[in-house]
Amino acid sequence: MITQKTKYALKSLMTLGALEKGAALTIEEVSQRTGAPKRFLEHILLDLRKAGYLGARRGRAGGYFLIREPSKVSLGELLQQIDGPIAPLPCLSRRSYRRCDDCDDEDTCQLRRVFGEIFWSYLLLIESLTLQDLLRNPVVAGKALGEPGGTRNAAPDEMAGE
Amino acid sequence: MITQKTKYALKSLMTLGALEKGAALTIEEVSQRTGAPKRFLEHILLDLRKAGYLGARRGRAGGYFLIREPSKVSLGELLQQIDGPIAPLPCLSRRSYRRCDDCDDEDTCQLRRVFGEIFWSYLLLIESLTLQDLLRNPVVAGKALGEPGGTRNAAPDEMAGE
DNA sequence: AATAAGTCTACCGTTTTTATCGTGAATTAA
DNA sequence: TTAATTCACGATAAAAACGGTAGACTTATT
Repeated sequence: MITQKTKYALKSLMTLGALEKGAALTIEEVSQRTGAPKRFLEHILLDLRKAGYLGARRGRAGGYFLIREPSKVSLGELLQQIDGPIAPLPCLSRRSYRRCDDCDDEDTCQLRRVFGEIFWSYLLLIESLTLQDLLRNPVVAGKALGEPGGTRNAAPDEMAGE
Repeated sequence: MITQKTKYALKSLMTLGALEKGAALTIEEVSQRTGAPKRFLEHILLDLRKAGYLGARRGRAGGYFLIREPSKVSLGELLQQIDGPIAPLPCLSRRSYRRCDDCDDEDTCQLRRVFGEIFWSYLLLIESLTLQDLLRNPVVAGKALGEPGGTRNAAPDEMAGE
């Protein structure tokens, strides 16, 4: 599960990213459009500014605005900026590598090996997706034309699902 | 990050899965071999038994033993059995679907769409991996022969990494 | 019986999450 | 220069999740 904070952050970035160039929104406005509690959102937007995604102006006509190009902001980068390390095991994290307390030998650790593979393809995917992808209107081919089925976005039936 | 509980559970399953047929280990023994605190492990093994992975015998010479075939137990199944829902958003979970509180329209929700895609390939992967894969000795081709490099299992350099 | 196991129900301390509040600092309009 | 507006920042707090402990009980074997 992604955290509520991540959800608010992404929604905010999407909201600000959809603005015309030069425009800004106050915390209050972002709060209204995203549904995030204003006082909570303060911290989130502040973090995003400090992380270099947003710019801020104070005083009248102030507010936040996106300063990085959406197509250059990977989802992976965002997720770990917002919520910290995303590796399934501390020993698989580069930025914040930590040996597992109980691990005798990383090279033969099966958990590390298997979750390493999983993490690897996960990273590959989220690094390839960008804020742009979150902004882009989906081309809901089938749906728009009233065809049955629409786009695939549910888990396959043969899976336990979840 | 996978939880400590998951780690203990998987290690226990691996430990029990490596036993010869008919053999069993007491909680105490599993505790020693996995490093999991005994009293904590109690709960974990009990859960795994109730979930149908393990069998248990009481009294002298009792203990736990694996009753499902490792190759038939998918990692995805395990993870959600141990830690509950694994979907990034409640609205993407089949088993425990819940509408997002703040969502107006699931069909046009960009977060749902993008994370749905991510989840999709994640599921595909972890459903294809099994307990067998955790048991199998890795064929560390390079390493065993003393070649440099060994197997790839770190994130690519061009990624922010994490 | 006695002993050796698993079973079950509580409980507990710490950390993380999700906020809220008060106050200060910058900017701008009047 | 004063008031209004807006972001900045640290403190605090409630609730949930996480990791673990404890005690009493049941079942099985010797």
